[in-house]
Amino acid sequence: MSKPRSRRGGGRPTIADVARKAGVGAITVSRALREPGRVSEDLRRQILAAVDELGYVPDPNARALASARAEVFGVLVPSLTNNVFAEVVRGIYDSLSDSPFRIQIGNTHYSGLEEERLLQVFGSQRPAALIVAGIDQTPGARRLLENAGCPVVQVMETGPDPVDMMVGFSHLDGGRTATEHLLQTGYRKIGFIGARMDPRSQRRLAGYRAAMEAAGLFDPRLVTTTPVPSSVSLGRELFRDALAKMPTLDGVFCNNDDIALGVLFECHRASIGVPKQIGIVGFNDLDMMQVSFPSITSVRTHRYEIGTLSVAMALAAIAGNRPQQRIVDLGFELMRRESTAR
Amino acid sequence: MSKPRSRRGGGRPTIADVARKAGVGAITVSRALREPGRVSEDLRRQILAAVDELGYVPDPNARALASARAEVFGVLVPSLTNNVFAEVVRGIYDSLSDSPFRIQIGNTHYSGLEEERLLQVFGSQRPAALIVAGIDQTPGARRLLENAGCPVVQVMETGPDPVDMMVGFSHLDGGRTATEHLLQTGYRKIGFIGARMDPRSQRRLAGYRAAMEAAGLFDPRLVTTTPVPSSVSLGRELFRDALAKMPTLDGVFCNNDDIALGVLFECHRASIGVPKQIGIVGFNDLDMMQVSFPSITSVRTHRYEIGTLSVAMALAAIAGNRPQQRIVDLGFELMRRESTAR
DNA sequence: GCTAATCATGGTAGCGCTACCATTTGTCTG
DNA sequence: CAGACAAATGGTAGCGCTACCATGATTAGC
Repeated sequence: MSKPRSRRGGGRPTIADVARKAGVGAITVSRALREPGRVSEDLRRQILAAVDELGYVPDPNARALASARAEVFGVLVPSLTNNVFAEVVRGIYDSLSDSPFRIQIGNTHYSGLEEERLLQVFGSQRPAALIVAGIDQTPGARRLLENAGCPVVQVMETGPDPVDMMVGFSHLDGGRTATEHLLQTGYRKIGFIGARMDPRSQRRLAGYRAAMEAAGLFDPRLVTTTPVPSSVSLGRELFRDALAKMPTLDGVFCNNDDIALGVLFECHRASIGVPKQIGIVGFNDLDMMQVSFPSITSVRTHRYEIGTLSVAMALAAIAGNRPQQRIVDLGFELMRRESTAR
Repeated sequence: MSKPRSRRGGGRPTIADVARKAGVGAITVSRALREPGRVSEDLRRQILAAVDELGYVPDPNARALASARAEVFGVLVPSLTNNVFAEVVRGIYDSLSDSPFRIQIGNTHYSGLEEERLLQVFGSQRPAALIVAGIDQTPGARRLLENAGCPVVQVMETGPDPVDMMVGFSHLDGGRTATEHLLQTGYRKIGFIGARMDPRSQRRLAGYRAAMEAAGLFDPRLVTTTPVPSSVSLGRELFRDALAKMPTLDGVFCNNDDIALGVLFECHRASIGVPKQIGIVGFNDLDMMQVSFPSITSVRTHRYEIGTLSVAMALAAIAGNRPQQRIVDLGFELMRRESTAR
């Protein structure tokens, strides 16, 4: 009784099965599903009924092969656990959840080589768009992006020379603004504490340095950094190092909020008054910054929006209308709180 | 001069180009890349040289279509920003980074319906394996998993009835252990504070309740929960609610570490002594728990290992040797710290 | 009223790869 | 040394879908 199935394939219904059941050509089924406007009302109804009855689901692999284009967004981030990128990725997911696009995330581990390798892998499937964190691609990675044959959005930062499109903000300005705030509040011996000094951290440091030099207060001994990945406990340790090096420290600009929280805890532990003896500023403005005691001043960045906007721009480009503005600076906002309120 | 390229396709080299250049059949190239052992040393060298020279990269879509199997791991998690799942996902990525497998993550937003939809999407590409968080799939989702035709690993929890394999631990035991620790330390009016009460949170609550009932101390007014997503600031708010409801509270078991941190901050703010007046226990043991002041007792869970082990089990199953032990309980560890040291 | 443009549909021929089934050669057994 | 068997290689025929190019039917234009 069972009709003979082809030897390969899992026996799932194919577009030909649907076409047969609906009494139309396979190509019409294909069109009914992808460009409903090009198929007459009548046939469309019949076809959708057949699709439903058979439980037909198009095979994305066959589709990608035939059309030389996979319905996949490739996303490259340097870390999955860093809340900053997690928020960007969340924005990307939320913006794509009602679209046919699937998402493939690559974790570069802050390595240019790994980024190139992943770009190669991603490129081989002809993705619909690529979203990559950062603007400091290796020459090889940049070439891969330029030849990807799809919209590319660089996110997290803005810069002068986009591969295609960019959504981010200026980390240098962010670092400078944070430092200037400490200076304006009256702090003088302001340290910089940073872990995992990736290019964006470097630019925040550059912003700090610019502000300190403008005030005639820069001293290299005020800077404490490490390549080790950032964490709250590391923030505590680095702060102790900084204090040992420079006991008269009266403020710190922390490269991120984890570090800032570690500093705050160490202040509690060592009975150092915040904001009286030490002012603390963080970066990113995670939720906990406003809850801590004292609450911590931080530079709010629009991470989720970076994700959603990058998708919107990529989708527009896919649809054929590239946004006029290819570089979008979403800015940042200094959130003044108790940790610098003296 | 230019040899005519086929009208479709991006003009990238194909397996036929490599075969021609190496002077062998296409199928031999295919084998040289996938099962090197089955091709003679000589040919293999020639083929790899041709691959290199042409810059050939296999098309994963064509491969998936021809072999009815995509080299993709589908991963389903309820949240991308929750550090707990981020760690699991990181373990998955690290274990798969040297393999040919790509990863596709789906975000279910804690919704069974969304989980079913994503399972449908993932299933349509015939993934090599599926890793899903949780054991409380809807009947529809469960059916999709059973018919996926690939290894399936349910992670985060263990339970009696796996679809295929399981890696996790008992949240009920975790909740009970945390609560018993508070009881043994002498706390009596112990509250439970939890946000986003997903099935795992419910079971931690059940563990709390079991311990409290065993001690004859359970009182429903000690329990404060909300379906709202968890955050540090929410922890603070819920703790205030809990105190308002039950001013004599002398301990809290927090459903996770964010909540615990919020509670700690509120204690600082309201000058409530920790651990003297209130004992605090968190869940998951994020890095910051050991750094906070006072440091916070928490139940350490092995999230990264859940990720790596789930991949190892899936890979073994793909290779044909399913692990004997299909359910692996990775347990947890109570980390006693200052917040309960009285 | 006749040609030209538009619309709705279908047939054919791949997309780039691998499963399946030869074929050839070399090696082992009795 | 014949027959059996394994190892190395290749040819063919799809996998399930869509791009491209017809085809016939309708409408528009002058």
